[in-house]
Amino acid sequence: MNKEVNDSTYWREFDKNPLSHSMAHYLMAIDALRNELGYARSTDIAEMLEVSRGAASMALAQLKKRGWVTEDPNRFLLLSEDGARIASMVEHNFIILSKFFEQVLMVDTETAMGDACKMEHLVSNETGKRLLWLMRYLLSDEDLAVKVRERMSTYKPRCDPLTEQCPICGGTTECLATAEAVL
Amino acid sequence: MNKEVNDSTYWREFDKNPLSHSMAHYLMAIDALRNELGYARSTDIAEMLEVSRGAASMALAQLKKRGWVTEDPNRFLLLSEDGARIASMVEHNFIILSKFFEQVLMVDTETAMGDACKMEHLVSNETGKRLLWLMRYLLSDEDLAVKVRERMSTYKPRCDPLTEQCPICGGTTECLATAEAVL
DNA sequence: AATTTCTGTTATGCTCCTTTAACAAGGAGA
DNA sequence: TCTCCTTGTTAAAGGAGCATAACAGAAATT
Repeated sequence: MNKEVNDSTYWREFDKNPLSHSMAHYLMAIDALRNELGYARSTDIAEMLEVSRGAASMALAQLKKRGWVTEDPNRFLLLSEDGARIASMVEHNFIILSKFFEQVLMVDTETAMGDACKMEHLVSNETGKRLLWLMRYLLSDEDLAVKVRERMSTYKPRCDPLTEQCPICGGTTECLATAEAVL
Repeated sequence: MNKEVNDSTYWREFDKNPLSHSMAHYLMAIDALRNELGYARSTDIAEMLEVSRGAASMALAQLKKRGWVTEDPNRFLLLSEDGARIASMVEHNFIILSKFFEQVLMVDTETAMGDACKMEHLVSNETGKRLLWLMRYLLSDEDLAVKVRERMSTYKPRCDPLTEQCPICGGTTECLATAEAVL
């Protein structure tokens, strides 16, 4: 099961993701504060993210070192061009993912946003843009949109492998959908 | 922008995910080894995941403490019922996600698997099962499958907001798809 | 001007996950 | 039996990210 994944130590790419979850949120907080208040200071970031000022200070130092955050002459925080691009990308990923979960998969809002938030910084650029491309289609083509909505409104948490043909389960002995949550 | 996300400190749910990425892979490695060799020892896990024996030993101690891993009379590693369920769920999430990325979004295999691996343990049970439900439809209904494939084969990395109506971009000033990668 | 408050930085310590290295116990072969 | 190798555990240390607390300097209040 997932042999190739486990064999090539590929699974640790996770930690090597160029952008950590927290760093993404520091960048987005700067963006949000500048849109909201017109400026962003370290303390505002800390308050918005509900972390200590010390934590914010150290995180921002890290982001400055990476060249994603700078300061204006009055020492207010700015996103560099790269920083802004990264923030924007993650924000977009969040929007696209949460809309997909909520409006296509018809997951409840809470879950959709929780899932989107966890994954927003992990989606590759390629996958993110292609998901957007698909979403624009799924939500604009009435015919298709209706079909998909119909499909999702008949959602059954598990299927009967004896009577249904499943192109996903394929070789596996048990229907994937029967995996129950324990967590 | 994502105001509600930043405001409610909701973004830190990420760290509180019941299952860390590494723990998920330790569980899956046990499963894989038992399927492959019929047994799983600490050293085998370490080798498969390419971590030190010390790291594997401590991780497994943690997993035993949580009740997800046990030992048989010969001290070989076993997954508890809960552990097996979790491993199975993450494995399924990987399959579903990578198939979705590769066969629906038509992302290249490498990227699809990389993205899937990063997210496999973060997908909620609800979202995972609904994605499977949608996938079964997208891949089985010929009509729809063809339409979606057609859509994705005309993929353009960016769209022109002046001539195209985008139900996603909505209020944003810039088309989401124009966000360029920096990472 | 003097005092208080706010802002940002730094020191220390915690958790998680990793590493290397030291060590104990068991099994295999000479 | 006596080595030698494998296996598993533990100790020490490091990086990421967080907290708390002490501090310096700036800003605002009195």
